[in-house]
Amino acid sequence: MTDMQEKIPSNASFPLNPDKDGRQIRGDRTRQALVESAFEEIYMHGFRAASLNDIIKKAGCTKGSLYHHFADKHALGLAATAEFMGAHIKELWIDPLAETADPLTSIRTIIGHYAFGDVGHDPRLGCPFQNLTQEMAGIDEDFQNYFKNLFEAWRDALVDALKRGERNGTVRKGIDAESVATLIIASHQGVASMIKATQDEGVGHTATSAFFDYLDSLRP
Amino acid sequence: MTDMQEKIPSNASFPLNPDKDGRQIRGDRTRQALVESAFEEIYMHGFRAASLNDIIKKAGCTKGSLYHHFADKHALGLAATAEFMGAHIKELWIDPLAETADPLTSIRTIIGHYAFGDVGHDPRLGCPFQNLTQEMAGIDEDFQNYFKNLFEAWRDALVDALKRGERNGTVRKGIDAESVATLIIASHQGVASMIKATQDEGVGHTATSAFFDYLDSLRP
DNA sequence: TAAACCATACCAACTGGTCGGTTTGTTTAA
DNA sequence: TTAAACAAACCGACCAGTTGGTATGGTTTA
Repeated sequence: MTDMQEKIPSNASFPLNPDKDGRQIRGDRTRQALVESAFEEIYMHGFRAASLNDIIKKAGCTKGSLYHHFADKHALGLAATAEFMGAHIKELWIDPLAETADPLTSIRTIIGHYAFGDVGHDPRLGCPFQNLTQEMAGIDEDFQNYFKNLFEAWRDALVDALKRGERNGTVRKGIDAESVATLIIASHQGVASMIKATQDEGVGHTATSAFFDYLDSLRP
Repeated sequence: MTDMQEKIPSNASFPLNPDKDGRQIRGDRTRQALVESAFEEIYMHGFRAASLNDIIKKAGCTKGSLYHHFADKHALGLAATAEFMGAHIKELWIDPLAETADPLTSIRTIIGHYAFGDVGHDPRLGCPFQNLTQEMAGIDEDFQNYFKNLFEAWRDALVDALKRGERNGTVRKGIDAESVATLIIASHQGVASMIKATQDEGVGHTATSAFFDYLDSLRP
C-alpha cells in the first residue's frame, strides 16, 4: 500500500514489447488500463463515489484482475493519484521553475496556460489535485501525506525560483518568498475552485487580470 | 424542490412560541432539528456521503418525519445549505462591507477573523461553502444555481465597497474592481482549501501575510 | 372528524470485497 | 522436442452491509 506509491512512477518504459503478449507485459497492460480508468472515474466522480464496477468496465477487465493487481480500492486510488497528479504538477510547475531566471514571467506564463484552458482537463470539472485534495484531506492519512509532500515540493519550487529572481534582480528584494509562494498557489487553487463553483470560465480570466497585476507589484 | 430553495430562508422568526406545543411549532421544531443536523453531517462528510440515517438519529426523529418535511435528500441538503451558508456569507462579508468607508481595512479585518480561527468552524475541516461547492458544482443544477447567486452577491458586495473606497480616497483609483474582488474571493477560498489539504493552519498565517501586502498595494 | 405529524417495517439498488476455479505463458525435465 | 509442472493473470458469481426511498398505520392537535 505504501510501497505502491513508490512503485507506480517507475513504469516509464511502457510499452515494452507490444507485439509479443508475454505474461509480464500483459499484466502491465491490464494494470495500466486500471490505473488510467481509475483516474478518470475518480476525477469525474470523486474517490468515494467512483465505482469499482465502472472502473473495471472502462478498463475492460474484471473484479478478479483488479484485486489481483491492487490490495483494495484505496491502493488503486493512491496509484492513480501518484501517477497522474504528481506528473502534472511536476511538468507544469516544478520543471519550468527549476531553471528560470525570471520567475515572475514564468509564473505568468504558467497561469496563462490554465486561464486559456490548454492544460489537458476541463476547467469546469475543476483541477484534479484540488478536487481530490478537498475530498480526501482529513479522512485518509495516506492521501494526506501524498498531498502534503506534493504541495511542499510545489511551494519549494516557487520559493527557490523567487529567491533566484531576488538575486538576479527580476524580483523586488525584501519580499517574503515563502509567503508569496503560498499565496500564489492558494490564488491559483482558489480560481480553479471558483471556476468550478460558478461553471463559468470567465471568472478565471477576470481573476487572472488582477493576479497579473499582483505579480507585477513584486517586480523591482 | 425548487420552491424549497425559496421557502427556507423565510424562517427567520424561529422559535415562534416555545411554550405552547401547538401542531405548527412542533413541526417547525422537528424541521429545524433536521436542517441543523443535516448541515453538520453534510459539513463533516459531504452531501453524498452524509447518511440520512445518521441525520435523523442526530435530529432525534425518524424517516417518517424526514420525508414528511422534505421531498428527498436533495431538498433537505438544499434547505440546510441555504439556511447556513447564505447566513454565514451575509454576516461575515456582505453586511460589514455594505456601509464601510474603508473597504481595504474591512477586508483585512474579515480575513483576520478567518486566519485566527474565530469564525465558528474548524479550519482543518475546510470552509463549508468551499466544501460543498467543490462537491456539488457540476453535478447538481439546483446547488449550482444557489452557489452562483451567492457568489455573485458576495462579489458585488466587494465591488461596491471597493468603488466606494475609490471615490472617498481609501482605494487607489483606476483599479479594476471586479477583477480585484474576484481575486480576493479566490485567494480566500484557495487559502481555506490549502489549509484543509495540508491540515496545517500555519499555511493560513503564511499566506495571509502576503495577502495583506497585496491589499496594501491597492491603497492610493 | 380531518389534517398534520411521526414511527416502523421494508425494499430494490448498489457498494467494496471475496473466493473457487479457469486460462495462459514460462520453466523444467525427460 | 515434448510434456509435465507451476504460477501469474484473469474470470464472474456471490457476499454482507449500506444506501436513499416507500408503504402503511398510528398519534396528536385544530
